[in-house]
Amino acid sequence: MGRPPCCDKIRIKKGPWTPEEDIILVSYIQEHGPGNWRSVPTNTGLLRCSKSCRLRWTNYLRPGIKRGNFTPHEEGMIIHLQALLGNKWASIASYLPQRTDNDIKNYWNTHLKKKLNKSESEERSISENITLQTSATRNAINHRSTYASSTENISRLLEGWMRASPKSSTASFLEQKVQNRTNDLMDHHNDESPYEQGSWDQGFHVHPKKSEENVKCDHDVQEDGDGDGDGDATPPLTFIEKWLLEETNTGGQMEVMSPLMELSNML
DNA sequence: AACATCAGCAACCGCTCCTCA
DNA sequence: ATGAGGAGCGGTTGCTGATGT
Repeated sequence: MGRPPCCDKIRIKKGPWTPEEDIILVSYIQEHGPGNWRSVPTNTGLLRCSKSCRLRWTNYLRPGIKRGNFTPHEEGMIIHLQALLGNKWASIASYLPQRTDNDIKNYWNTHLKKKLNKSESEERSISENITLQTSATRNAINHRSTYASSTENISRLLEGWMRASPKSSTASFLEQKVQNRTNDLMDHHNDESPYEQGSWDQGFHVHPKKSEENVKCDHDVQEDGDGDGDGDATPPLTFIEKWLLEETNTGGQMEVMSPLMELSNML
């Protein structure tokens, strides 16, 4: 006996999400928090599969997502984490909390794979690559400033939608509600980074389980003070860790190191 | 200007993993 | 211990806009 489908496929809508659907989903998640995806289509009236709702949230609507324009530092991290972990996009994404696994996967498939193939064909060594990327990173400025917060995303979404389309009944119902929510979020967002505090619940995490690990790891580091953890048990720094450490020293990427050290301990 | 091709990305599919009764 | 159901992940597809002819 095969598994039943995750949802009733008969009335399921597929294809691109409309702004109206986005707003319904965002509004619902703001009320109830992410999770329990199976109940989302039922409770919202969205004619979407639960998986589709989850995907839309994690890849597009979730707060704190940075879109487009991968920095040289991010690019370098992806390249080397891919070399270290393979195509474990979710794991790689856990080191780049502003990026989704889907984004990273797409970026890898469309840009980096070609780049690396080209690079290999020119018989350049990986270490040479790193040197180049590192120097490029030194010139990169304040990578945090470039990301568009999701509240901004939602705000833009709302603006675009209000301009572009006549109000449906649902839209009219939600407009005020979501706008109020967005304003609240904007106020809150100005006070603190979601990655530092996690304001409106766990929705800031791409991968809750992995994020919990990371949070734990970060916490451990904080408790350790100097961040060297178990000391004797820590193996020598790998090539990539050294590189990241260098990046840390030059670019303030400490949040990257602690999960990586945990990974190193596991390997 | 019209058509063909390419590149990028959002979204889907199917499988695996995890949780819980 | 086991099986069902939900969630997560990675591979792939297909749509759309950009670019070339």
